[in-house]
Amino acid sequence: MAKILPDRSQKILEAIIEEYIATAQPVGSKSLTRNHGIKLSPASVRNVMAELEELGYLVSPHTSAGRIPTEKGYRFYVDTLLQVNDLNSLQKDQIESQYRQHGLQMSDMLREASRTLSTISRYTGLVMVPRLKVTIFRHIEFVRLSPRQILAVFVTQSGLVQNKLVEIDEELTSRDLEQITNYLNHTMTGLSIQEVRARIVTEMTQEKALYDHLLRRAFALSSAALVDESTGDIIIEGTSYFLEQPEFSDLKCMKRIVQTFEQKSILIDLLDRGLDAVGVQVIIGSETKYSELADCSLITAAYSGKRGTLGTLGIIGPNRMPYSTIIPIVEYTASLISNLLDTDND
Amino acid sequence: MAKILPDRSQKILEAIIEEYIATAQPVGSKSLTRNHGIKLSPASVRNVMAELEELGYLVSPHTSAGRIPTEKGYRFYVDTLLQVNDLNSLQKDQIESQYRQHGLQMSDMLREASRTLSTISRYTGLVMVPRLKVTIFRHIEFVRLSPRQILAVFVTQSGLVQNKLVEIDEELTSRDLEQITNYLNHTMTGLSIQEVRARIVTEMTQEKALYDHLLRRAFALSSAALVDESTGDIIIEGTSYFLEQPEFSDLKCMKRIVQTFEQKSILIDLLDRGLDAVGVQVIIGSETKYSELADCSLITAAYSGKRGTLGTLGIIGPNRMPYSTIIPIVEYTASLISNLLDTDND
DNA sequence: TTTGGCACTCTGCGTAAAGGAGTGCTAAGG
DNA sequence: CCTTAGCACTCCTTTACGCAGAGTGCCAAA
Repeated sequence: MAKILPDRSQKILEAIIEEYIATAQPVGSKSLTRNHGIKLSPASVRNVMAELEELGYLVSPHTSAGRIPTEKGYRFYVDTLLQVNDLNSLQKDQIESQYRQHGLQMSDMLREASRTLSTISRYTGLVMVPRLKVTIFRHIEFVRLSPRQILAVFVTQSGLVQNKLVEIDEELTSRDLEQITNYLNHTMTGLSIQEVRARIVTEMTQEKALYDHLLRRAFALSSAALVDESTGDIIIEGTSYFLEQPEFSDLKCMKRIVQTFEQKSILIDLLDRGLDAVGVQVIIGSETKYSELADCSLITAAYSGKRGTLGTLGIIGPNRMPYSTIIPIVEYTASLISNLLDTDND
Repeated sequence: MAKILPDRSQKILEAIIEEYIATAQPVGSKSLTRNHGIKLSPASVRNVMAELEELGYLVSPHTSAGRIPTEKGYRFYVDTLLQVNDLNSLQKDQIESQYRQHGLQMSDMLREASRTLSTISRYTGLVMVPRLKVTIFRHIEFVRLSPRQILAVFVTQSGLVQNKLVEIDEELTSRDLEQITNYLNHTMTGLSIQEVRARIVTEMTQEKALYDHLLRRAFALSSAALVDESTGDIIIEGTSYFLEQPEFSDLKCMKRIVQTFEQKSILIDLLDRGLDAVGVQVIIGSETKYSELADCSLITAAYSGKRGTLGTLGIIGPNRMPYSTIIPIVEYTASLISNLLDTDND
């Protein structure tokens, strides 16, 4: 499959892709020889280009235009040609400084991450909020809003506050609630939500629970409160950067993309894919499997807390993206967030 | 100032504005006489149009185009010509049905309101989240994230959860925190945050507090937790509808507007203006005082809970908006939300 | 006061022509 | 055998021009 290209062809392909990334214009043989230190005549370059087109790495929009990379071209570029430069300390500092504010809690931090990704890259920043099930139980509180409605407020180890409205069949007194709260906070702190749920299930079947009415209701309430029925949430920042990409100057197509963003579900799915991966993931165009995003690429990386992966973050932009500069930005941001979550509260 | 126009001129102005709202095209004298039941010759209409232009209600983009309304024209239309049709029960039901889901807590409801405003109107929906200071104290909880960091989680009467990270100078034990929490929850429930703050200030100066170390710290912590330093927050839905407005087909100008949305602060300011007003407010173009929004209009209304105004909601779109259909939508949504907040939890 | 008529203006659109960038092919050269 | 210069060809883009259409302003007549 991944047939190795002759060295020269690779060099030319690389030059074409980088030129196209920089200019958004089809790249011709002449301009290549001028600007990219290629010591060949335009005619030779043309031969190679024809060959690369044959192999599917390039296309020309019409007979007498230059070439532009195909998805396969970008994929090859990302997989084998690209060498990512590390960030210099100035850039690192620029990113890091955004998190140095005081009183930044986790939700602020995630929003800040999305915003920083966006402003630094000049593309659209994406940060997935950790799913309930991967977070670690720190504290739960039940607030009775009406006799049958209880608001469960739940704080994770890293300081993320989530809440859920639970409807109950049978009224609970303030005293009952207090006891349930105390019980949960004393037995469950430090466990992951998955563990908490497992614990609840086993305890529910144990003798004690069968006879203790209150305990039974405690379990019912808390398992209802900890069901993760949400489809996930993401923080999107910098949609406006899309509007400056020449490839989306068509309003029709632009609108489809912005709508996709607003809907969120597709982006959630795409970020989900990066959850189990290590390092930076690149999803190019149709690899997203969504026709709405056929001209968009994502660069994502997972971030983690003390106890494993919490979520993913990244940026989305047109296929024609400066991968070499974006990838380290995403990578560094993910590791930074991971560090902050690891060391923050212990 | 508001010189009364002759009846006939008003009719023609109204027809022009409505035609322009419908078509986004400059309106000519001929097409007016054709479609709007105006029993005059084009020539007479032209005379009136020239007069209206003289008075500043209309402009023509160039010599041989039709006329389009100026801001002054829209303002006159909204203030004196416009008659808002009430919603029929079908439309009301369509809006109402969005809130009939179970397990909808306040934050979901506000998001839903923004989304519904947007989809029904086909413009961009805006909902301001109630400021901390206007909400009513229901429950507070302090979760210690690290020795010096305390996450204050705060539930309002209507079930809105807000939280804030407080840095403290002196460590507090779990027991201390528990006592403080109990104290606050017992004495403050049902008061507005402003009242709570006032109460804290007076009690702090009273004898008891001077000698009780814990109490003093309780006050310090809770007043820090209840300071409303946030600039407010709004929920924006349906930005993509902007992309289908012909007046914003220029990407440059489009981008400025979307950026303004992302920044939020300007929209917050504009929604703030409607806080003390009764009924529906219309802000047209430069009345916003922001050049970025010179071609945008807002239609807003305040919503309230049991104890007075909580926030505002509305929609934003181009100046050329079908005010007669949007105004009742905003009005009805605001009253619906107010009702839901009034009767929901008592 | 209203209206028909008329000359005028400006936009928008389609066609045509010129210019330019790039290609593919061929044949000569190292 | 690979490389390169030359050349004809293609197709897009820009510019120019003319023309139709819509609308205006003004004047004179009803």
